[in-house]
Amino acid sequence: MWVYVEDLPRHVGEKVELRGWLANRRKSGKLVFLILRDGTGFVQGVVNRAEVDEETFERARRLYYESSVRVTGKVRADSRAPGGVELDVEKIEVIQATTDYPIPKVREENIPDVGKLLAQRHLWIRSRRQWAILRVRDEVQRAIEDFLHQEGFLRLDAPILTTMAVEGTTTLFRTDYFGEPAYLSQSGQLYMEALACSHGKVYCFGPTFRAEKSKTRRHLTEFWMMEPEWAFATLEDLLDLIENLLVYVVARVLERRRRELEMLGRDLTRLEAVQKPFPRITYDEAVEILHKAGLAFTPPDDFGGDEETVISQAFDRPVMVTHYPAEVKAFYMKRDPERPDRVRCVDVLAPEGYGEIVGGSEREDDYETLVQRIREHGLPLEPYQWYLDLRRYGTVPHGGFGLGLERTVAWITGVRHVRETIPFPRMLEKIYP
RNA sequence: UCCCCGGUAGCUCAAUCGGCAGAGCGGCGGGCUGUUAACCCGUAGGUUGCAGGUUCGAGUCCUGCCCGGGGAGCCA
Repeated sequence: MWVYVEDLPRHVGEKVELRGWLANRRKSGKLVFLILRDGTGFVQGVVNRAEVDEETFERARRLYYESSVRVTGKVRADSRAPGGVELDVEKIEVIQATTDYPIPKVREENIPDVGKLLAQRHLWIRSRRQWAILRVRDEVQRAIEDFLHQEGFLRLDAPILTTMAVEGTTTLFRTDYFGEPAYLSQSGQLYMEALACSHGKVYCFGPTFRAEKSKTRRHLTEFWMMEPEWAFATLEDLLDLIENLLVYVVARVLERRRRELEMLGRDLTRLEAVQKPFPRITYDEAVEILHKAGLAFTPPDDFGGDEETVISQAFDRPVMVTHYPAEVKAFYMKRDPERPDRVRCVDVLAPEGYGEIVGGSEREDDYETLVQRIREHGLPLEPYQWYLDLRRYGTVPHGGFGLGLERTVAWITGVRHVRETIPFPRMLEKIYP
């Protein structure tokens, strides 16, 4: 009977078949230990020379890692096993015998450098570390969707091919749409604003593309963003939603992917600290923190990586920074009536220097003001006509935010670089495999 | 686009002042009945990124190029 590794504890004493790959092999005289993985987990199979025929024992002795196999044996509870169970192997069927796997089986002291691993990303994802990271990614994604549906949001995705910029024209990937120029989406937000006027609470979750010439551990040219948009929401409503969302997501990962976090060596106490309330500070207060830390920072300016790190390290949980100067933020953000040089926006900075994981705002809902902002930002009015319609026909106050999936996963897993948090990262001048 | 670091065995790295190119891991062969990225013995494995230059002699010094990494600018 075919059983997955994660289900083995329910089959102790039974004879089962595992289908998977050899992750490692250790030999000890008349015993061979086969570490098998099948996608759901890892388990050690024990091949005892005294209990199998000579051919099976020889096959086990010579089996090279990353060979694909079907292994039959009896499940045995064993306190020595990390997962609590082992398999007493009776039969090994080799589907394909690998003989020269490109990624070496190595110890901690000589892991290949990251350039070589990235060139083998299609195989690298089989390693324990990458396996654990991507399982956390899946859980983060699911937790976000579960939470938003509980809150009454509908997932209605935005198009990828568009005709206009959301975040600035220099970072658009241009493509050809039947002879007309088109761009890969930088954000689904404008479309979500339209959908919010149809369904009230909506979100999209998909890839976004930014042709930024950035070579840092926080940047990808293709990354996944989750963007809720909420009709009649104020900045304060958004702050509450973000706070509840992040607390929920972290708790879910701690509950369902604790083993993976431990495999990654994550300090779980840092995640357990992620509880309400999150600190809420203004841009001005953030600047004070920078000045107290001795940084030479002159507002109005946006925070760079160094600034974000210093601000976030002042707190043990995500910090929400609001009311940025209007000139450093996007055209669609609504000015604060009490301070017209400030916008009613929020950036959420993850702890431990992981940088901005959420950015959001109330949206400008007045037709004339919005037209003026588009002009001020040097953007063409024509492609935005449908967007302006939203302010012509029943405009309402509303707002939303975008959460960057890869940065969030990097923070939760403790992985330094976002390139490990997506299956196939796209970075500056890197698109293979 | 700019700055910094690097490229030596399949992988990670040594190689003193410019003087015989080495080790660990991995592979292969052997040993070991409880290993947890095992251990022990043996063994094979090299166009020192590429091209040129200096020198009696270059992995080492010089020039150019290629590739990789880190950072900045930029950027939700």
